[in-house]
Amino acid sequence: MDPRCPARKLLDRIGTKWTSMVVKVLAEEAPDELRFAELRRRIPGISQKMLSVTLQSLVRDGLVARRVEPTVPPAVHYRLTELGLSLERPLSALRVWAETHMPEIDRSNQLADESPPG
Amino acid sequence: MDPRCPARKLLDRIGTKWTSMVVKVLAEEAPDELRFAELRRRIPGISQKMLSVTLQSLVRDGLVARRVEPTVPPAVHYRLTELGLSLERPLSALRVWAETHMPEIDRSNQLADESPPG
DNA sequence: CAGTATCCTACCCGATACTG
DNA sequence: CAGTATCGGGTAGGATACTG
Repeated sequence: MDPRCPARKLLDRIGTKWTSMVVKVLAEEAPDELRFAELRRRIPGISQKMLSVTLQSLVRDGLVARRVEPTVPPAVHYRLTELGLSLERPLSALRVWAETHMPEIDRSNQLADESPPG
Repeated sequence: MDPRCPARKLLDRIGTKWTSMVVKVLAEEAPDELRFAELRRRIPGISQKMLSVTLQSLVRDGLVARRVEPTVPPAVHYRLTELGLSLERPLSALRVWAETHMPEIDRSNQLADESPPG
């Protein structure tokens, strides 16, 4: 709807529920790889389906690389690409901000809950 | 669902369709204020309703301050708070990344559209 | 001018079951 | 092991009309 704003497009992607978490977990392990089940274990609460669609979208965007070992059963490995790694930098800055300032945001919301009804 | 991850919570907020755009426009004007209609003019495509709910959520989070001049008709002014300004820093880093790298992401998607069906 | 109120649709995401 | 298929609830967000 505003194709001229790259930031909007980017947030459409990394703003989905699990994407930033998947990138974070892969970044912590980078440049090593993680298998599907390992990722799942490290992301509490994610379903098989959501991990699958999230990874597909990241692969499609070129942020994550997928490597299949043609064994049986198959072993599939995921890692951040160079592009994914470069995204991790500004993303981790945002994480630091969140860890520092979310308490303030929470407090602001509590104030809003208490005062305006009265 | 994962209340322990502040980054998730933050992205839930700034990941909504118009939030980052509103913050950006307010940041460009900071420390000056903008009125409701001025904001609307500077954000092509946003509806009155979505600007309203987006601003309410930002005010509630303590990222934006709202000031009403009790004239008739009323004049309402918005500006970023200190907290909002501090968020603008990592956010603008993400914008720079987006402007630099969205073309790569787009190209990656085009490749995905062309090759895998064939 | 700066909002609400209402209706409506698309789609995100979770739960569950099935497969090579 | 690493997925896909299907169903359904909740909600983000657009269109439109109304108000102090």
